[in-house]
Amino acid sequence: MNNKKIKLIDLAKLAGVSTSTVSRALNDNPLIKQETRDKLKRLAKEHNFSLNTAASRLRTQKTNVVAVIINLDEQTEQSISDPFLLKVVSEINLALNQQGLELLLSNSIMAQGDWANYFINSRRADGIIVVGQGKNQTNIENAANAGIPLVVWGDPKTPCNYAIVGSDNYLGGLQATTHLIEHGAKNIIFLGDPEHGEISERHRGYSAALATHKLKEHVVSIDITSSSAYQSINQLLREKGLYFDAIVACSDMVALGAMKALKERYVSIPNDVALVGFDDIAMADISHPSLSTIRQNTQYAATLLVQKLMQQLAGEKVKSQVIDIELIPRQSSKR
Amino acid sequence: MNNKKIKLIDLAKLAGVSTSTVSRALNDNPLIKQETRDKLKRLAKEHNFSLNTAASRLRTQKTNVVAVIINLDEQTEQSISDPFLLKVVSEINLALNQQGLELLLSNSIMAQGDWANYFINSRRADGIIVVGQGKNQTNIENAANAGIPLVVWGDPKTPCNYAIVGSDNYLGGLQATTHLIEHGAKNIIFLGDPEHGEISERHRGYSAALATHKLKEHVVSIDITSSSAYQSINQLLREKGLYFDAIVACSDMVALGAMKALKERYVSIPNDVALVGFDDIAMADISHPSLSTIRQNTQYAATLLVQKLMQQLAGEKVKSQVIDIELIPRQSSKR
DNA sequence: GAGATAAATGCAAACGTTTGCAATATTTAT
DNA sequence: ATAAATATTGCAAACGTTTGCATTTATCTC
Repeated sequence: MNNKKIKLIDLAKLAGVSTSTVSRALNDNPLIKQETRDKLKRLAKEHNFSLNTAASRLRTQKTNVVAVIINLDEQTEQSISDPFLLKVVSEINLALNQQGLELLLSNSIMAQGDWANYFINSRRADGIIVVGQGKNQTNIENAANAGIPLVVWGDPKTPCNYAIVGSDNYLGGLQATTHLIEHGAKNIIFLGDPEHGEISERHRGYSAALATHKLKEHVVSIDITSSSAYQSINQLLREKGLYFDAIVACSDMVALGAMKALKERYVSIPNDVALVGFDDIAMADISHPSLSTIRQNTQYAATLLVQKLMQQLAGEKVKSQVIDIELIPRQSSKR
Repeated sequence: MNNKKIKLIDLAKLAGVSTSTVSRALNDNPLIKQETRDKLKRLAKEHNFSLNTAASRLRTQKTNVVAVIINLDEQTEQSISDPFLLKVVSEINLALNQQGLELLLSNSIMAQGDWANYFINSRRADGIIVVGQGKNQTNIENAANAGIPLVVWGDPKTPCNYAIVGSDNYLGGLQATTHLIEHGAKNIIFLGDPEHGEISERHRGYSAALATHKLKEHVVSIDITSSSAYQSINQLLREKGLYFDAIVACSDMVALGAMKALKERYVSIPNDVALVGFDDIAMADISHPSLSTIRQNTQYAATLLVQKLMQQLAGEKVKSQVIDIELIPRQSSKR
């Protein structure tokens, strides 16, 4: 096992050329003769050479790193372990790696507020992908105003001065609700917090569908967690009885929490209460009855986020983009 | 908005001192008078100064970054979106941040094989945390042999020359199985692949429990995914009928997949078939009936992983460590 | 109050790349 | 064969910190 880390200059000496030549050769610079390039690359491989990224980054002012910030509300209990968010992150990871970029993962502990400074000025990363808008967008706005490359996963219809990629939440809410109405639902609960970025759009879609069919709204505002869904549905059944026949949940986890409460009280799904979730996490298909839901195309979203970020890195302006959603009808809404 | 990035030397000029003084002041070096330190720190904050980490890393040869590698088998379908693995990663993220370390997330696309070179020699990170042993440990071994700081989340009883932190899988398998036996189970299926690192220990525990009670083994070897669990239980019921009265699943996702197959065929849980999973992911509590399981203390594991890595960074030798598991009895095993 | 010790600061080199420009080698045109 | 053009390589400065050592300033001792 070699004890010493080999450097560019060592390779140069071995090959009898200058460091400039080695550097250019390894970067496939056409200034260098093809033959020399090949020889040097082979030599580098033989000696297990790898560039010192610190030096390289210092010199080039580029890192090839993207910071991904999981941006949760302070107030909510929505955990950093939320399966959907983590799925998005892992898709982003894949998309970044395919472009030769690396992913620096952050929650909000570090970089209290001043993202532009913490990540970009410090040369930790070239750009930022924010996952989730949170209730308060000032952090994002500040970073965007500082002119740094930044894209956000969230509700793309939010008016703002940065680019947001996200599902058509309005249409999702609309389709989910319409689907339930078409299957005979009359009293449909919207389960989720209409104040919250993406969810408020879903709620608007819900409202629109109800209005079209002249039905009444029933909003139950809860934290976006399965346990608060479970608790609130439990409480509802206890205090008000079964006054509803369907639920539009703001996420699959919320839907599953509601489902548990219903099943425990022997409310039949979908016959007594039909359900539609949002996200299409793995559990939606595995639950029994399986959960109808609005699928978000996270894979496409991730590639889009990365693509837009790279465009910004190249100096282009980019705009928000809406991604199609898809209603996945399963057992929980079939009657 | 300032257009120019401010540097150490700019601060120095503003304060009328040398860069050495500013550098030391910001690093709280006692060589510098307390008063000067305070003044310079205030100045730095005022001007939104942040160190250029590239330069700093180049000079100090330290990055304060830890690479986390999600190490899945190539062969398996166990997805990178596996909720349990992602939970572990997010706990590690938290633990690292609490120590002022940052997390570079990697799957196996980058750094094909040669981790020591790709992450450490290139100064991308100071150390590595590997999540999951995978079926093939040569990657890990090579990295460990190269003498780089490295810890692994896996089965701590595996004999090896690196430190592994993980649950007491043997005891977990034993307790899960014993628990089912105590509740009257006679024909208990082990659902999982006994070849796979951590799972083989769980299987050993299962075998031991059965042996104690003179019961027969029924191993159903499957991929560690809910869908393959669903399929294989379905197939089993179709072809062989209900020849078992309990299942020890190698993970919660697997257990939930099995549960779905059972429920669809109106097999009562826990009366006809009792179930115990492994991990205690959020869904275990939310499923109906709720899933009894062996809880892995991921939070403690994460802090331990980080702690052991830091000890290695400080030059100490560290050893593998077993973490206690806990049986969480829920509805799926109560009769 | 002078000399000696301690406290605080500054100087300048180094970390390992990349890159503009100068220099050399090679090819082409005449 | 020679001059001009082109292809290839090398020189040396720069990126922004940190840190051993030298230097200055403040404090103490008698």
